[in-house]
Amino acid sequence: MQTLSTEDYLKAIYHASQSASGTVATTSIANKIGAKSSSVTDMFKKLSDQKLVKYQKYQGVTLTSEGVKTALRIVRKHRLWESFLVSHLNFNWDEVHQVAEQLEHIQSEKLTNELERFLDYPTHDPHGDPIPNRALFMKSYNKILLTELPLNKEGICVGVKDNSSDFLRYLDRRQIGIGTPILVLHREDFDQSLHIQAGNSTLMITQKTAENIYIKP
Amino acid sequence: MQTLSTEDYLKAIYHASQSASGTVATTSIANKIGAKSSSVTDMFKKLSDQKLVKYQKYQGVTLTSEGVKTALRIVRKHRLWESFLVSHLNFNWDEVHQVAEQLEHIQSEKLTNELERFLDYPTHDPHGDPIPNRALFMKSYNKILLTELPLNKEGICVGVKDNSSDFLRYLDRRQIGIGTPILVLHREDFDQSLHIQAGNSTLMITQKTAENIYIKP
DNA sequence: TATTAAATTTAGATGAGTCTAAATATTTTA
DNA sequence: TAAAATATTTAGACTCATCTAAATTTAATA
Repeated sequence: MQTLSTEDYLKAIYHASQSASGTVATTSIANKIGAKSSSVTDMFKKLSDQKLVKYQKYQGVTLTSEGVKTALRIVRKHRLWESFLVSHLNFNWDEVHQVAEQLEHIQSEKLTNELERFLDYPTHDPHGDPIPNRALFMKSYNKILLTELPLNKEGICVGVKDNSSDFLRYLDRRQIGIGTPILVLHREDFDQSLHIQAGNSTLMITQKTAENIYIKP
Repeated sequence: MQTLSTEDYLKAIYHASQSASGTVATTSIANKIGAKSSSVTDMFKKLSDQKLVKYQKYQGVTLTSEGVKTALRIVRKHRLWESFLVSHLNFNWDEVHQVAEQLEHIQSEKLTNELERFLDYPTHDPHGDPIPNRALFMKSYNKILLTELPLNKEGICVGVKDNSSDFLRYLDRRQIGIGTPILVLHREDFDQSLHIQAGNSTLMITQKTAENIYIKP
């Protein structure tokens, strides 16, 4: 059985290895977890002993297939709980992360699977991230960043890259959410800001914002 | 903020002080928690420092009012989660305890209160135990043990004293559950066993069983 | 490529919660 | 009520996850 801490590390390694090149450096995990790199080194050794990561001194880690499975089981729980909080407990999408960080550690396969059934087998969480099914398989539609959406081609917002409360509330205020149809009306060459139509309203957003919105064309 | 461990101790002290005379001995907690009494002594000191219990060497502990509140907040969460597991996630009443032991430590007032609303403000958990409301108030109906129910006076099963899986499944097999109407047809003087009518069927139960069933007359 | 900078690891310490074994206090009982 | 039994506490040690500070390796750069 994993401790709470090893689970947090595995999840962090998993997420880091998604965005980067597979192998994950000590410092990057230290930053994510909020720990010193010496602590991370210790944990890398421990996870390596448990055959959850492949670790070579000074070379970072990669998850073993068992490590990936363990990480995905946590991701699955995290995203199911987030879905539950939003769909049944009146949480807003910017409020769920912290609570789901706790709930994801609850150990009960029955609980996870029944929660999934109760939610009617959701495929995506409130931020548009795919939820691994019981077999830990998830499919994500091919999505692009809003910065890449061609002019006057309608797309639908299907996710966000930045999950911070600040960003999510910013989107709320602009009435942009998962499922909102979006059209790029004009791209400003000067600063790459965009004039877009989001739902019924037109508005201007910065490049930084557009870089954090995923679109299904 | 409490650690997981202090919460477990507070809950154990709370339950022990319910059944007994208020002050709680080191050994009784050691047994409940599954720890050595030396560890319990250490924890008593810690809780005393935090003003959650009143502790005098060799004299056991009593909860302070702050300690009671903290314990009740945990009991509240525990029983709400148990209710949720049974009412929405297809758990049987004998399966919920272990999972609720984990869920009761999740820290989010909003979560607890929304869960309560979602369940429509239940007053009792699947074992018939009262659920503290938001103000930590709970009212339990005046109940007696089945051993005390007079002959031919109908009562309703409103709870169980023994929450063990074994006992609960035993009751399942005999189709006795919360809400089941019960009538004592005959009390055997020899061994205090009872012939009862439970719902539509008549059956025999031992004194030991009867001592673990709560009845509202 | 030699030197500097950055990343990583090692060594040793800390705090929380636990344990065992010994010491002390309380309770029971003869 | 004194001796024996039981309960409780103290002292010291262990594990886990963490830290700081120093040492080492790798990467960057002049």
